[in-house]
Amino acid sequence: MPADSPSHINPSDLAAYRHRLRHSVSHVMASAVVELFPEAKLAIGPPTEDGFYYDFLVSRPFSPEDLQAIEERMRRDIAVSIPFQRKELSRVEAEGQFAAQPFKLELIAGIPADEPISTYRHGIFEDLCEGPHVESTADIKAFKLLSVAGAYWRGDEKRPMLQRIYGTAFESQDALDEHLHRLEEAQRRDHRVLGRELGLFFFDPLAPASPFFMPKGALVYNLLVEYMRSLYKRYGYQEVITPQIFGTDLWKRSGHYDNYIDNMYLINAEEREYGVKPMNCPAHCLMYMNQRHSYRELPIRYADFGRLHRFERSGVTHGLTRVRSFSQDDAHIFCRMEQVNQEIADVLAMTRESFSACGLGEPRFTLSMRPEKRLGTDEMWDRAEAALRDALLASGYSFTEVPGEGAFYGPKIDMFAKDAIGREWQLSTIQLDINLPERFDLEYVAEDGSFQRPVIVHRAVLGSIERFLGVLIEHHAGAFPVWLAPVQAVVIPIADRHIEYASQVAARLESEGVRVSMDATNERMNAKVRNAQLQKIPYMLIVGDREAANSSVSVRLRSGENPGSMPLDKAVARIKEAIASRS
RNA sequence: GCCACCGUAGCUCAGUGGUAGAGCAGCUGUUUCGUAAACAGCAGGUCACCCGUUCAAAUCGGGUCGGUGGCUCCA
Repeated sequence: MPADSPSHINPSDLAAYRHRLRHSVSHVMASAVVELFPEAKLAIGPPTEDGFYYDFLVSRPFSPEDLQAIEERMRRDIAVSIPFQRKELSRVEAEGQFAAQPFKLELIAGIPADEPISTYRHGIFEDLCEGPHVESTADIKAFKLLSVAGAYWRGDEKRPMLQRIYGTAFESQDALDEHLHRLEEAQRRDHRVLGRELGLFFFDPLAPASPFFMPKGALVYNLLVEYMRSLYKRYGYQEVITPQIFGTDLWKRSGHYDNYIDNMYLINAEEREYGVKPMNCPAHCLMYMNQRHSYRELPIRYADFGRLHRFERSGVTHGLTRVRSFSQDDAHIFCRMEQVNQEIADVLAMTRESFSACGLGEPRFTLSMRPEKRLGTDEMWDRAEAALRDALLASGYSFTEVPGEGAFYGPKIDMFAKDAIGREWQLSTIQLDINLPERFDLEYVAEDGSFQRPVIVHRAVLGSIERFLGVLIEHHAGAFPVWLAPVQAVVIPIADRHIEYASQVAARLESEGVRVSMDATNERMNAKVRNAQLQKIPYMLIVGDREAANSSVSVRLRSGENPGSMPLDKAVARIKEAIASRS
């Protein structure tokens, strides 16, 4: 038995082992494909975070039946022990061996002269490969082919579309089953399904990729907006309202006409061209320009929940997370460069506060640094990057610096939140901008009476409210924190004779500011409980003869937990406490 | 936009050339019940849309729209 066989792998090496294992399975798969489709041209087949894939150029796309046949062929290979053998060869040998494989030839051409060219062979199948692999096909204990998808060669949409087969493999059947279970779990949390089941939102083909928020969805949406407004008050933001549609001269001046036109909706009226705003920044620049500003006024923080429209190519939209019509908790901070550090620090504090209120964990940040092509002097970039870095360091958040990934107009911070099942979502973004102030010739009057150029910090904490809501739904599997739940409590009378008392209970809760409903339908109590569970209502207050007699309610939580009967006053206090603590 | 797949009742889905189905939801009635589905009846569809093949199309072919999974994109 090989030293690193699964039965005694050190957990810290597990990731490396899986990497090797999946890479090996992708070879076994390629071998099966070549056997079944001799004309197939092989591209690449790397392991990924959760599995592996291999890209092929074939005369016809793979069908689900093909996948099954490939999988069966693979099982024959792993039923016996076929060793993986490494071989090094010269460039000339490699080119000769892969003469019929154009993609491999391209890969060979890309290998630097001083690096070895190696192949791995198992059985009669030999593939250009750096390795490493497991010892033999017998080490493959558990794998599954998952799906077929189109993928461009080298990720370039101008190059051929290949057929990609995705699969995954684990060191044991148990681990594979657990992974497949996680995939099902993700499906169970799909916000598009929950959105319909919970009556939050829907889509209609007449407005593709544009959500309709139903009363409950709009309620949650507005709760998020109201929450941000409450933070704005504390953090010194001023909310503004700006137009939806602007003459294209504005977009020419802002640079959107040259750089973003493909994503904009254009309108012609009275021989003039207009563009629907995809972003708020140019409007905020106009607002800033409308008055002369003193250094004493800075920073000026304009917040705007304005609706934005971006034309997204069909095929890229997805539920609430990628839409064509949305709004952000957007703001633009006009300030002096030396104020940037403090502003970023405040935005990060706001991020921490709001994420915790929404039940999300500690996010991870990236700091994108100056790119090759950029505006401004090195000195400005030094100061800008230092300001962002210092603020991140002071925040205590973990972050990684990404060289060259900044925007041409300034460095930026992106935030990634992890949801309950470990997926990361990009939400907040903070971008420093030295370009727009230039384009709009923004200025303020300094202490000495001279005119100086401010910088702009673009920032959104939740990001798009739509997207944030979608992530929240998946994170909580629809069971919102109590303060965000559209219905916080439902009163369930056991029989019709309890409706009167139930109404009193509901009225009391309502007067205490709790969003409450009463289920007076002609159903058995069990069915009412079930419906409330399915709606993920945090508190079920069941009332029957006993409760009516002594002014109490029997409390059931959506977790299934059953605290039982308690005086109404106590239940009210408990619910109000949960709301106030945003737990 | 590209590749593949999909579109039948509000939802989930069956129906492969010959009279459009089920469960849930809805409505009506009966039942008045103690922590996740009472019972019965009724109603509900231009089978996404357009064009074609056929004596006959939900079913076969072409196109359009929309969706799903990927790829590319997301200054």
